[in-house]
Amino acid sequence: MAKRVKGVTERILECAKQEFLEKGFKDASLRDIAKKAGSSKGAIYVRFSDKENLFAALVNPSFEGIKNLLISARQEFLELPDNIKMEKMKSFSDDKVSLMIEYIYDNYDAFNLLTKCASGTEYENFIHELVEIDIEYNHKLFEDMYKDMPTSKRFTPELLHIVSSAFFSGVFEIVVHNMSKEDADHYIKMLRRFFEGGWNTMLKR
Amino acid sequence: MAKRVKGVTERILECAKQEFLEKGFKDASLRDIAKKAGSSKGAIYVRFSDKENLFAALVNPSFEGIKNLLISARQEFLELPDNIKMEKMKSFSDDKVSLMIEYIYDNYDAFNLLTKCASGTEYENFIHELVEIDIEYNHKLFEDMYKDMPTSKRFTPELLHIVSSAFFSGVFEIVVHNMSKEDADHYIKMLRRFFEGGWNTMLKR
Amino acid sequence: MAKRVKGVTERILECAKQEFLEKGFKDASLRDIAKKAGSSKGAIYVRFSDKENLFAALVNPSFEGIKNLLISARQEFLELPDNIKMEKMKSFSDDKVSLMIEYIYDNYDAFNLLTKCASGTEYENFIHELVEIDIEYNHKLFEDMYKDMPTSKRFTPELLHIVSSAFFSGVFEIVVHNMSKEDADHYIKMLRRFFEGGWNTMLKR
Amino acid sequence: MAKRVKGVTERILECAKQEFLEKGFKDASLRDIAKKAGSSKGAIYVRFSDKENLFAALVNPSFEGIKNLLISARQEFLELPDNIKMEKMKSFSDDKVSLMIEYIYDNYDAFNLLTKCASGTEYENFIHELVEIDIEYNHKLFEDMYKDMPTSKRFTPELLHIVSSAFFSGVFEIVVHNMSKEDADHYIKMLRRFFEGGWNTMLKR
DNA sequence: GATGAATGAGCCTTCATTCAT
DNA sequence: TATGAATGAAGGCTCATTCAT
Repeated sequence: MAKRVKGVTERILECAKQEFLEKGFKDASLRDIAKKAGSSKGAIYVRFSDKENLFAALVNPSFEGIKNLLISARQEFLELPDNIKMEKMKSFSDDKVSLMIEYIYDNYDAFNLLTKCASGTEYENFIHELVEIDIEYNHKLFEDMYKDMPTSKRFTPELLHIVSSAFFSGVFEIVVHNMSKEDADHYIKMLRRFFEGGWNTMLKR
Repeated sequence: MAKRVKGVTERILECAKQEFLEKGFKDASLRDIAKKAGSSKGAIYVRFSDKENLFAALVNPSFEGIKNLLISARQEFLELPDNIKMEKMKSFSDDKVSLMIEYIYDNYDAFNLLTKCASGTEYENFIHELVEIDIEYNHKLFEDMYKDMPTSKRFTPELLHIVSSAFFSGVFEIVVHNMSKEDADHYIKMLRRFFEGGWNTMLKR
Repeated sequence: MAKRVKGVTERILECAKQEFLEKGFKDASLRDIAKKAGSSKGAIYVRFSDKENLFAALVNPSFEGIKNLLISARQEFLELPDNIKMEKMKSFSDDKVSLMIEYIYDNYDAFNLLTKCASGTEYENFIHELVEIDIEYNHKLFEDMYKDMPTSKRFTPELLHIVSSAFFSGVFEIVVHNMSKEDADHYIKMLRRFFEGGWNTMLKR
Repeated sequence: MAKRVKGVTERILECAKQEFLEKGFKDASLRDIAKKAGSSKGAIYVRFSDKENLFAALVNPSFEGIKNLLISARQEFLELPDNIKMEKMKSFSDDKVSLMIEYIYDNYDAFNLLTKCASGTEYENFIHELVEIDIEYNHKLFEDMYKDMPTSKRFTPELLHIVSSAFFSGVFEIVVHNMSKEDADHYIKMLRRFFEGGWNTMLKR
């Protein structure tokens, strides 16, 4: 039985990554990827059934990874005893955000692809999915934490959406602008302080 | 004097708008636009010298418009007497942001195109240009207002960039999500309150 | 009654000349010619009914001119009394060739067009027409001069054609290679000496 | 291993040849060639990367062939002992020219393309390359043979160019005029005699 | 499994020419 | 007469995908 030549998949992925980074999804050419990889178009189709799928192979693990990171962070927080939620909030999310930044830098190429080269793919608006997760948990959180308060009109899902969206857009600026890890750490800290202030303002009223 | 047949330009623009909205810049077909417009490819080329130009015709006036709105708002504020800047800040920018939202809804299609369909054009990152204008003025503002304070490391251009970027991304979410004008007004108000809180937090420290 | 604006024809011709020289007939664009001339495509069509005709307008007078020069030179020689033909041959054709060279330099642009830019027009092989005139006269000449000799198989029209063709190709090398008039005079002299030698050789046998 | 369907290349080349012969390079249509060949545009691009290349495939071997024929003939002569050069000159080049004519007729289509249909390709002035080879060798030859004679001003590269050019133009007239091989043999003989006379004249002075 | 030839729709653009104004 | 808008055929070329070998 014919076996897949070892290393071909790796080479294809590597070259595809370069091609997508260079030209974006739409303008990338499978022909060129195969050529650069010293392989053939067929070899690509055997492994990844089409162009979109090839892109997904490069990007999806990291996408799932960051989603899971976000989910487990939020879930974990949700499951804290109510009485220590407030107290832990700051330090807790500091840690979690740091984990995410770490994760982004550990999978930098993938997030570069997601951020700059995904136009035309299902990942085009990948930030939205993070946002949706985020607001879902925010929703749960507020239900939990403030169930006694009069639900102010202000805490609609749409607001949560917008703020989350702004936050994650802010986060991924570190990729868009190719910041060094150190710069990123610094600015994310500031970004978080900024949003913290925002949240405090919102909550106080 | 050969005259352009009346209404053709309008029909081309209208159909181009639809096509671009539907398929995005890259996948839009001039053939199809001409066909839908009941006209010919040549008729497009007489008016707009190429595909990019046709897109620009749909989008550039609104892009310039919002830039000018931003510039004049920021400039006007900058020229207020220092002693009333703080006092007016809130109400002043409420008004100005309202104007921008108004403008966006008055040119909704254009901003839809800019926001969702511009990949592959020079407008791909149109938000960045707004951000750059914004941070330029923030810079001037801080120079003016806080020239006596020790320039904290926090107010680097990069921070300004990130926050501005988050803000404008937030603003254009109203387009990305096809919010009604009323919803938009409401949520922009909240977004602004949120960012206001953020700024206050940053400034206080 | 509407009159042709004065100078338009001249400007069109001048710009057409430049365009044809630059790009050759096929690649020349009437659009561009009209634009450069500050005029319109229609204005071209009124004066010259199509592209080919416009080219002809630039080229035909000189083409006719050189044909006539050739014809009258050959005719004149033919009409010399037989007994002085041989004697005058050399000096006579020296003069005539000089006239042709003169004419070429007086109409240099036209011959440049004919030589390098006429592919795709009826003038593509303009040298052939000169050759045909030439061999027609050679034929008459030989009939006259050598009617008593056994018509050697060698003096077929085809030979005359080939030699004439080689000669005129040689002549127009001065245009192909943008020789200065002085250089041209010198080398045409040599070319003629060369061909003279050739003819003598042929005639002697 | 994907294999090219047998005969497709041949059919494409054959149909391309016909199309180019009929319409010339510029006006030939790859679409039509593919259609006539019962194949697809893509099939052409797999084999020949573009239009120019397709033309070259038809023409280049013969072009290289005749250049090599010329080069080796001239080189061989150059390497003859000086004392028998003069003696052999006539018979020697008779043979070599015959070889070239033979070669031209063995590759008739290619030379037809080169002669009549190459406008717009790099072969447009293919005769010039032959001429350049020729004059290079003439130069060497004269340096060798006449190094004791006063270098007359007459033997400038430009003269050599003109005469060579005239000669080769003469030679390819057999293609331009679709002469039969027999006619060609006969007339080339005469052409050569003619040029021989020319050279003798030049050399004697 | 691997290859890459084959496909043919589709791309943007240019053009000479026609003709209503 | 002059204009230049309108036409629509045609151009070369690229592409993702299919499939015979």
